[in-house]
Amino acid sequence: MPELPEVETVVRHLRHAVSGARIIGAWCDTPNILRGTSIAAFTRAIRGARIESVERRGKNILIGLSGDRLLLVHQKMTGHFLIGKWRIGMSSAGRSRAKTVVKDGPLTESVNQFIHLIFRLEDGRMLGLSDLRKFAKVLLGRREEILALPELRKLGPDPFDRRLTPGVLAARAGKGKRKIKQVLLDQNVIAGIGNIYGDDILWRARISPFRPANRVSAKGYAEILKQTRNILRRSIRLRGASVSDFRDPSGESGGYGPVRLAYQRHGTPCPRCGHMFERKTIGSRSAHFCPKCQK
DNA sequence: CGATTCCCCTGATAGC
DNA sequence: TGCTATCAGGGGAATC
Repeated sequence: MPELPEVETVVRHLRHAVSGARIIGAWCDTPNILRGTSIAAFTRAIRGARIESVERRGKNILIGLSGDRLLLVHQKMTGHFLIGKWRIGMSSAGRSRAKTVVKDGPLTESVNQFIHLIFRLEDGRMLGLSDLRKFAKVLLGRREEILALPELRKLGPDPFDRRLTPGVLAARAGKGKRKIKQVLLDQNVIAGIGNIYGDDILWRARISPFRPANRVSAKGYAEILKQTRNILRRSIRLRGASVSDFRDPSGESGGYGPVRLAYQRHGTPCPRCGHMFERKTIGSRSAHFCPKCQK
C-alpha cells in the first residue's frame, strides 16, 4: 500500500532516474486508469514530453512535463512504477491470461502481467506502472489545471511541514467526535498517512484508534505528531513497506514491513505489555491495536 | 457538517 | 481437483 514513505521512495528514485528524459510514446491496456481521456488522446498528448521534475503531494506523485504540464499519479492500493524494458505480447500458454509483459533480457525473463501503462523513453528504457487492482489514477493536464483539482487543493499539510504544530493538527482534526484513526487517515487533515502508519502511530502514541478526536488532549496531539514524524522518517530510510506488492522502481522491496509495529499484528502479543493485539473495523477499514496499553 | 454505504478490481483464502 | 463466495482496501461519490 503506497503511503507517504512508499511514495517518497518512488519520487526520489524517479527524480534521479528519469529527470530530463524524453517520453517518445505510451502504451496502456486499462483505459480506466487514465481519467478524463482516451488512451489515444493521452498517448498523443504525452508524446515528445520531457520530464522536468518529480514531486510528492501527500500520496500523489506530480511529474512536471515540458509545456508547463503536470502528470498526476495516485498509486492507490497496488500501483507502483517500474523502470525496465518489456515486450508486450499475447500469452502462448493458452491460459486465461491473455497479456504478458515480459522483461526484455537474455536471461532474467520475469513476467509482470500487472503492468497496465508504459512510457517509452527516448534512451530505450521504459517507465511502467504496475497495478494489480487497477485502482491507480493518472491525469495529464496544464499545470494550473492539475494544481486546482480538489484532491490537491484540499490536501492537508505534509507531516514534515515545519508549520504543522500540534496545535495546528488539533485544530484541523476538529472538535467533532470522529474516531482519531479516521481523522489520521483523512488526507484533508494531514496528508500521506494510510492504514499501516495510522495503526503504528497510534500504538506508539498509546492512543486507542477509537478515541474521539475531541477527546485527544493537546499533549496527545503532540505525541501523535512526534510519532508520525518518527515512524514516517524511519520507513523512508527503509525505503517503505512492501505489504501487498509495493516495489521501488528498480523492483526492490522496502524494509519497513518486517519491523512494523501494530499493523497486521493481531493475534500476536504487544511487545510493550504482552496483551494480544486485536483487529477491529473502523469506517470500513481494519484497525490493529493493543486494547490494554492504547487508551 | 458528519456518518454510512457502495463502488472500482482481483488475488488470496475458505468452504464445499 | 476445482468451483464459488467472501474479503481487503484508498478515496471519491452518493445518500441520509
